[in-house]
This record gives sequence, structure tokens and C-alpha cells, in this order.
Amino acid sequence: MLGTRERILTSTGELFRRQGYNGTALKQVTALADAPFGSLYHHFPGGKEELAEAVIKSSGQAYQTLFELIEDAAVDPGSAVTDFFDGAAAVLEQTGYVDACPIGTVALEVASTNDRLRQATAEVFASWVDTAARRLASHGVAPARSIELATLLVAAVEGGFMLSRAARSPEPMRASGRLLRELVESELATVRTVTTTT
Amino acid sequence: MLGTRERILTSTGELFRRQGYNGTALKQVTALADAPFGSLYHHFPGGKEELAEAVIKSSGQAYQTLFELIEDAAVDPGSAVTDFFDGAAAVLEQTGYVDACPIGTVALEVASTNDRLRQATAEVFASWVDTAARRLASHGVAPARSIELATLLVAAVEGGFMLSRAARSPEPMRASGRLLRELVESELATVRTVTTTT
DNA sequence: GTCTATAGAAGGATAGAC
DNA sequence: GTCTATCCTTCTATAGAC
Repeated sequence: MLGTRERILTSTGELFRRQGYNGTALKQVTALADAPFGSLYHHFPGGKEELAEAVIKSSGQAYQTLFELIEDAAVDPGSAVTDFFDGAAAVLEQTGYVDACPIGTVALEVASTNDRLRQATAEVFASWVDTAARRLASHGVAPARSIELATLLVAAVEGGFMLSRAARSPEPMRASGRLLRELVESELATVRTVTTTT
Repeated sequence: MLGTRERILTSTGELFRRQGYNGTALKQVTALADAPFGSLYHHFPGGKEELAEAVIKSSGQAYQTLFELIEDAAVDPGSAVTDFFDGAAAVLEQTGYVDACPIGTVALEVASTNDRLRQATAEVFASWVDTAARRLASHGVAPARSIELATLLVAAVEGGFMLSRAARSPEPMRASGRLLRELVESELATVRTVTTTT
């Protein structure tokens, strides 16, 4: 049995994924976490905002770990891309298009309304981009170019979640992954060519 | 002076862009539209849901028109891509990262909570993808391939809005546009090569 | 048909018993 | 420090005056 604080965090993350920040009531959170309502304010004295910040940071970290695991398991960066996009598409299908990114919806909701939470989402995105960019750079892609590619990868994942959930189809997510794999592979081919030529 | 119904529609769209569906109160809408509260229910008897559906459809149409104008003005499909992404980035900068896509936030919020609105957003996205795909197809890209590319373009725009608003920087949107321009241009180069060769 | 006042429900937050 | 009962605000929606 996990601690109450942990259960509140994971329950909030789950609800944020499907309903967003404003759509999630704290009573719903404690009900799902099977915790008394008061314990939420015991563990998060700052209320909904503090809870949300903690959820953004912890689930941002969780996704980053997941991404690293997939990348480590893949034979090359190109297949890591499709592994990740296809994996996200499969999860969407299996969960009735409910189980998406816990950051995305919240990020759009708070971007112009809550600067503390906006900054928390920005740090998560930056960390994801940084992780992906380092991987690309380790395969010889120039640093600035790696950041551009990594940014597009993260943006396309988030957009893929949006389109796939709206259409209730895995295709937008999968199609994005296929094309971005091509882009990454042609980039790596360029690197190899340049390296060989030089 | 526009009609009351029109003012309510545009005000709601404006608020949806920066606050989303759940974050926008109907009193806020009527205040911004300078309309008495009751007139909202006169023009939209179905309340918030009916209003939201109308906003999704009308602003979806408006964005499609904007996209077509940019495409018509561009010298080639590649520059149309960067024109669009750079234009979106410029609007974000000029408006303090407030004036983004009126559909995106709402789409994520309602995807698992309101099937009528989910379907409305899905139709808008499908219509955007269809428009972009037709343009690509008219330049010789195979139909299925055109749909894939168009899907990625729309997904990347939405993801670009998300990352740029979170970071309060135009770079994610611009970087995505630069890379996708390359992708589109290399696709068109392939088409020309194949056409020439055949 | 335009507008105000209010109903009824749900939200976040807190006080205080144990 | 765990939990319940309640406060106050805000939301959507409606009733009804004009």
C-alpha cells in the first residue's frame, strides 16, 4: 500500500490526463485516491496549485524515464522514434483514448492564467527536449540542430495526442512517428556522409 | 456594430484561446461581449455546450480560411509552411503568448468528457488536414502520403502552440516550421525526380 | 425579446472534533 | 495527524419583470 501522498499524486495525474486542471475537482481526487478530503490539505497546504505543481514535476520525470527506457531498448534513434509514437498510440487505443500526456492539457490551460504552473510545465518540456537532444547529439548531430529536432519531436507527440484523442484514432500519432523517423534517419545519414567525407 | 450573437461568439473564442473551456465562465463571456447575461441563453438555448460547439465550428472555419490565404500568397508549398509557423509565432509574441489556437485547449479538455464537443473538434482537425493534404496532392504528392504530411503539420502547429506558450518563446514554433519546411521540400523534390525519371 | 435577480449545484478551502 | 462537517464563493441555468 502506497502512502497517502503518493496516491493523491497519481490520482491527480490520472484525472489531469483526461480532464485537465480546471476540469478536475479536488473531491474527485480524494475519492479516487481513497483518502479523506482533509488529508489533501495536510500533504499540500498550498491547495490545488501546490498539488498541481507537484504532479507536473513528478509525472514529467516519469515520462522522461519512460522515454529513456525506450531509447535505450531501441536499436537505433530512428526506431526509437517510432517505438515511442507507436507505444503512445497503443496506450491510447487500449485505454479508450483516455490515457494521454498528463502535462499537455494542463500546460495549455495554465499558460496564460497561472504563471507558477506555466513555469513548471515549461521546465518539464525543456527537460524532455534536452534529453532527446542529447541523444541525437551523441549520434553526431550538431547541438543546435539536435535541439530543433528534439523540439519538433516533443511538439509532435503533444499534437499527436491532441489529434488522436479528438479523432479517437491512433493514426495521427502513428503517421507523425513514421514521418519523424524518416526525418531523423535522413539527418543521421547526412551526419554519416559528412563524417565519412571529411 | 456587430450583432449580439456575433459578439458572443468572438468573445467566447477569445476566452477559449487563453483559458480553455472549463476555465471560461459564461459571465466573463457576456461581460467581454458587452451583452446582458440573459441574451446568451436567448441566442444559445443549449447553454455552454451549444455555445462551445458553435465557437469550435466558426473559429475552425476562420483558421482554415487564414491557412488558405497564406498558402495562396506563398510562392511554393515550402515557404507556405514557414509563413504559417512564423506567422503564428509572431502573433504569439505580439499578444504576450495569449492569442493561440481557439480549438487546441478545448479539444484536450473535452476529448474524454464531452462527446459532442469532441466530435466538433475532430471535424475541425479533419477539415484542416484535408485542406493541407489537397494542396500537397495538387503538387504531385501521393494522396496517402499527403494526408500523413498534412496530419503532422497540424499536429506540429498545435504542439508548437503548447511549447511556445509554456516557454514564452517563439522558438519551438519557428523551429518546427523550419524542419517541416525541409520535410515538405524534400518530398516535393522526390516527386519531381520521380516524375522526371518516369 | 431585453435584461436582472436568483435559484440550485458544485467548487476550493477551513475549522475543529477525535 | 486523521478525518468530517461546513463555510463561502462561483458556476450554470432559469424565472420573470419590463
